[in-house]
Amino acid sequence: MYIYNSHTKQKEKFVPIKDNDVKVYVCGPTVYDDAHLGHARSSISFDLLRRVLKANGYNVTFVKNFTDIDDKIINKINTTGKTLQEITQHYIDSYLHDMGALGVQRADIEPKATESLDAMFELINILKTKGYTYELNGDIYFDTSKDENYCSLSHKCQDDAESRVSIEGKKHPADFALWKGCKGDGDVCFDSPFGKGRPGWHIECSAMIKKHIAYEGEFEIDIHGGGADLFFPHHENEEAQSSCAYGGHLAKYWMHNGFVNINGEKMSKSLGNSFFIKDALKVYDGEILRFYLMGTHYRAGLNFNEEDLLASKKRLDKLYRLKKRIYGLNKTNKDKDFEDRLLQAMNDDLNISKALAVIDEFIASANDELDKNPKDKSLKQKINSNINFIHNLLGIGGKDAYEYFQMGIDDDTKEKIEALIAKRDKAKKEKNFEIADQIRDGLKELGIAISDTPNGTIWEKI
RNA sequence: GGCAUCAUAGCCAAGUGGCUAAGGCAGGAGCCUGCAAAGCUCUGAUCCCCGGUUCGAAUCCGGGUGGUGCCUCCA
Repeated sequence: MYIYNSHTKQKEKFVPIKDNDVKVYVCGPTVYDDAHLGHARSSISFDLLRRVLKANGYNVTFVKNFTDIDDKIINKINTTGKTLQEITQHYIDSYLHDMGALGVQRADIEPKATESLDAMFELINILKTKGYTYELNGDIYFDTSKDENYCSLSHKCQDDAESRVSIEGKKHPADFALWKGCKGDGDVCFDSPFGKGRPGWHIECSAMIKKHIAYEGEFEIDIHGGGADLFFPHHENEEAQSSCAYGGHLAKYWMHNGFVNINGEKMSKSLGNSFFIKDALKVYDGEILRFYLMGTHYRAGLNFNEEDLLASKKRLDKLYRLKKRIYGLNKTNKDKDFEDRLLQAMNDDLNISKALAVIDEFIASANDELDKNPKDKSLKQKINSNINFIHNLLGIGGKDAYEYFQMGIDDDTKEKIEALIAKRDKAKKEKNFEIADQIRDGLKELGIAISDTPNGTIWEKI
């Protein structure tokens, strides 16, 4: 397996730190609002990584945190009158629900910042003792000038003179708060060895990694992931804290997913073009959204566009139409060659385009063979096995093939459609094609497409 | 302003030194069908521009142009 390491800026062969185990930490959301398409893309990207690692036989421990203390959460507390717990739990549930709809598997460990304070205290204490910190207005800052390796991770730092950041009393623009002293009314404060206050943003990830999955030695974990925006300063700062406190480096491989843009520009609330997953799910099935969002390589930017999404859906439809042709089959017949080719594609830094091409070629040849040998049981079992493999590896193709094409249609309507089809079949038998075609046109106007097959007439929602 | 990153057919998107530049959507032709739909087969690009390296470049180097991102919370 090969992974593009954003630290070294090149594709590297993936070799776990220890035996067959792989420790992965992905930066999760700050839970102050519903999840948007960007969260979806990041989640799906690392969900694919996790599935591919497992398919390669690795024993994966996957950690994704929830940042449940932050300025924006405090704002929400002050504007809504709700408690921190009420707000964060609501958005955690909402996030997990939306990701579930997108076929993202739950992490093995889901730590919260507010439940990891002890680990943060330990880390801050070590940094204090080693002389990497200074105090300012009741806050504790990390002094980046004391870390001679600062910026060796992202290479995105710059001279003070070029920085747009205001200094605000900090010794250097890049210095960042490890602990923020309590600011009084309206603030949310926790007891700590440094007085009442709350953690800075970057400290939690380093602390949680140490607490839950870190190795002793050159690298604490195998893979650290997150959105491209987190590379600097968030990940740079995590690396700085962890390496200064514990020696070694935080992660062996760093992975960053590209952004979702809308109409060519970054999706963000200030631009008024953000797109919540829960709203998207009202219009599109989660699996269709997943398939669309994962169709562009995880490192590339993705420009969200409804036409592309529909084109992408048509590609997924083909998988389900094939699945229909072997409907009800339980037995499988392993197709080693197909599995190898598909996995090999994904092993190349999650090359989804290559993988989808392998799948499309499989679908075409399977349809062709089924046309020629409609009763070949071994062939059907092979197809069944391959679809199962695709489902496990990519998280698509797992639904009931008929339900997939009939989503969002209630039972009443289904009965009406079936009745019309029966009526049409009768007309067809009587060679009354004019009536048959009228019924078909009528269904089409209702958004229902029908096709005559050797096994009878079937229908799909258009 | 500084630093990244990208630029492949109408659209989406692989390919990063060498057979005829993957795959999908849309379009065209054919087979199949009562007619359709679905499915299958066939069909399209010399790779933003200029210069260079090389026997050979979409692929490496230099210079342009354009897009996006980061530098402030952000997936």
